[in-house]
Amino acid sequence: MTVTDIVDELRWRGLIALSTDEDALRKAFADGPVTFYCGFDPTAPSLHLGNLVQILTMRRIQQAGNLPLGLVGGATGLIGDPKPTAERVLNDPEVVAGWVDRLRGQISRFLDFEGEYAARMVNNLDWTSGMSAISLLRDVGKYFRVNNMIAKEAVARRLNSDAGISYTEFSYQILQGMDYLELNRRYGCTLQTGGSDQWGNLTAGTDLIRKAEGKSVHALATPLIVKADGTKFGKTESGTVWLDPELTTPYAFYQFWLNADDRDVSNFLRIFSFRTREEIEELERETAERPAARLAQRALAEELTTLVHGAEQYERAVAASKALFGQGDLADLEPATLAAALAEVPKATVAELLPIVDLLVEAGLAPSRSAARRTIKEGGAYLNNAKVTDEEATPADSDLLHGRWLVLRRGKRNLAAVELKSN
RNA sequence: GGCUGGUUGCCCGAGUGGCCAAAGGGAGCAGACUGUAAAUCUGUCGCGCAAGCUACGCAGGUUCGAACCCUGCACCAGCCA
Repeated sequence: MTVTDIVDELRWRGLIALSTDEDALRKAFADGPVTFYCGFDPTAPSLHLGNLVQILTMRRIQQAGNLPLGLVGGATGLIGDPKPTAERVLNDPEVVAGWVDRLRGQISRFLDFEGEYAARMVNNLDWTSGMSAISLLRDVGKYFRVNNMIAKEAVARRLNSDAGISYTEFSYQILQGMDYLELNRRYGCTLQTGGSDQWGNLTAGTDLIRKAEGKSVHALATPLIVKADGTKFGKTESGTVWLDPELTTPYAFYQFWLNADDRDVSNFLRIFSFRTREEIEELERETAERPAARLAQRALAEELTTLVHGAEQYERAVAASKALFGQGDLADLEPATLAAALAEVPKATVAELLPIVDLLVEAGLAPSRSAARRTIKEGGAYLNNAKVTDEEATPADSDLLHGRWLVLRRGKRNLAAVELKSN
């Protein structure tokens, strides 16, 4: 990839929803390495798939020969970016500090800290914690016009809502604007990227730099990812897909991509994959011809699971998926293979063999015993891949795989393991 | 602070004394069809094997009987100050 085509590349991938002067940005890229930044606020112990779009966009821009600054919002995380619907609950400073450390580690994995275009991690608490209220109001506040501030969509929506907005959250754009100014002064940063919902905050920074420094800098916003079925991207039935393997297992992460809707998979490839345009177009063509083969889903699942969790975890996820969804008899699996596969799915430990109804509840596959019975009645419950027909059934010792495991399934793809622990 | 209207199951929403575990829609779940996809169709959708229990903002009351009537409280919205 040459230095000059990164804007075209991002466009083709559908990663540019909004930008400041695009021609000027092209020229900046052409003229040499651009120092750019993208910020992540610590609002949870881990980043999620939505954040991954931003991280990977940074990675692309770095690979095109530019210098990334990964910003973790140690300060902005204490204030809270205004959500459209309601005021945020403030988190304790110690909690936020802990999350800052975790996010820094997560982001770092996707950037290159060596060589000519080495990345750097920064924390906006570094330049705000020592700042006085007077300095904030005199040195920075003078550059912000309230008329403009209340016109920003995030603020305007809240002003027009019953929830209203606190002065705390109203001030958020000032802090984010200051970040850009500070990074411009310290490192010559001239581009900020972010999600399109951040557009107001991105322009707060470009406006501030224009006024304070007399310089024109750039901002680039990626679009909100929309799925064909209208549901929010990055969520499954069990909730948000996190990048932290403790919060979302690599197996679940792999399954998320494997289960992508045919209609979405092309967009996902463009947004998330680092394959070349030719490779992606080939995959799109093959998927259109033979959707049943799900080549694109497999390719996506492989690439992203490997990128986020490593090759070893990817292999495990594949092996587990094959074992659990395979046609073969589960009893034929090697104990090690079975144990590894079952480690990827929810597990319940029991001291004795309970009726299937209870096991379904214990394993989290049914919310209540009534629901579990219903599932059996409907023919949706499986024990070791065999349909359960008797509501009152209790597994026998002979059903135990390798003397201690049972594999329960509800519907086509909800699996759980039950381990018998006899004392 | 005052007045008015409202608060029903995951969400929306009907229900104004027994026929209400509560219409209808959406979401969810399962089945059929498939490809661990989508669409479609079918079933299901408080807890309980059942008897029954718990539920219509909260607490009391009236009544043989209350989601429905009365009282108080809380919260939400609109209008007025």
